[in-house]
Amino acid sequence: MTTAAREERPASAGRERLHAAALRLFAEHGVSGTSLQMIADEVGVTKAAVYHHYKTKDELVVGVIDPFLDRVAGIVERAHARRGWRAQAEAALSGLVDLIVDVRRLYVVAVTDPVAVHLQEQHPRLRVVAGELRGLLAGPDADDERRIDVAFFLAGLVGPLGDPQTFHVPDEDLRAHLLDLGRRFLLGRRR
Amino acid sequence: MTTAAREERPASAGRERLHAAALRLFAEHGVSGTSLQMIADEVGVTKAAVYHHYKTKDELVVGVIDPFLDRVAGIVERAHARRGWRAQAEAALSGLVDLIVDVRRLYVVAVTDPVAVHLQEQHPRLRVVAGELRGLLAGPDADDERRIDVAFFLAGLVGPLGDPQTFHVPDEDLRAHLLDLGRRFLLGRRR
DNA sequence: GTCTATAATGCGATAGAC
DNA sequence: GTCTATCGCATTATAGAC
Repeated sequence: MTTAAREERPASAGRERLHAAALRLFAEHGVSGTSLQMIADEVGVTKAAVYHHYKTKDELVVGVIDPFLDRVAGIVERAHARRGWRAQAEAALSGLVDLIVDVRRLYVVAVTDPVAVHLQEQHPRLRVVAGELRGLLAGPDADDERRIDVAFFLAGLVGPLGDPQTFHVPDEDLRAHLLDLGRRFLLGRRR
Repeated sequence: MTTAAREERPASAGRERLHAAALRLFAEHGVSGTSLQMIADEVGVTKAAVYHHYKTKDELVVGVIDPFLDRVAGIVERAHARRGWRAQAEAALSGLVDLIVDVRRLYVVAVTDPVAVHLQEQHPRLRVVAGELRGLLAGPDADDERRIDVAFFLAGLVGPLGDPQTFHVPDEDLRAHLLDLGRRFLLGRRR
């Protein structure tokens, strides 16, 4: 299966604006702290209009996060196509850095928000993708310490993304620095 | 002023149980996703009993987080007493690692939860402490890249704490590894 | 300190017109 | 696709008895 995981949604222009508004609010107030009324106001419509796009709030959250996870799945797929764990890890790392710099807030919400995390635990595919990504970065024979390093790295990426102190850094600079940081931290000469 | 910042609360046994229950739920569902009813049920009392301890939900959240911030303030204070930024950074780092391994979930909530973050932004003292800690770790003449590293490090600490994959690691092992990791990453020491 | 009871508000979600 | 209007329910918070 070489095709990208799935593309269920036509992603109409209206839906895109809905996703963007919801994500902005999710990042600032959290998913639980964001009501459908707030989202509707941000878009400039009523709650009922939002419900035309998604039957429940949970489905809206999934709709916001899903495109991100599709891209993560694509990264994992391309990394698996490489040969040797080092080349795989390098591909996973650079793909991941490219992605999160591109979507910034989406990564923060998907990784840290409790509601988003719980929803991902329910959908088995999404859990599998995250597990494979960790496996690619950790390498074939990872022990507890190595797993701590990977968990540390993936969580650390949200720091520069969420912090307003470093939010002004241009995409290119941030991408270059995070990639270098990841190489040193995860791919550097080890034992 | 060498005394610890403040100790307003007598911290009665009842309050301690309230804090522990609230923190457990905050970590799992987020602050917004945790109702006072859930907290009351967890403790085994009614909502009204909770309201006897705190007038509002926000005050309860502050009550849970405040002891943590007092300890961070203490770390900053002791680090400032050292001479030379390297000794200061070392003191701040080791103090911080000790603290977060001790309180684990509290660090995750205080750093990542939107409600907790917003509440800290309102109380100026708490913002100052966090800023000073970052300054201690970043060093005297920090540029954007160095600030990214510090933001990365502080955010990265939540990874091993929140991840169930690495949650079973004993305190001593986790503390030793995070301290070593921090020294390598921020202080540039070889193992 | 804890309880019952309740007020006031906002929430997610639905029905049906346009 | 968007609207108005509404239902049922959970929420924060308060009042007052024990």
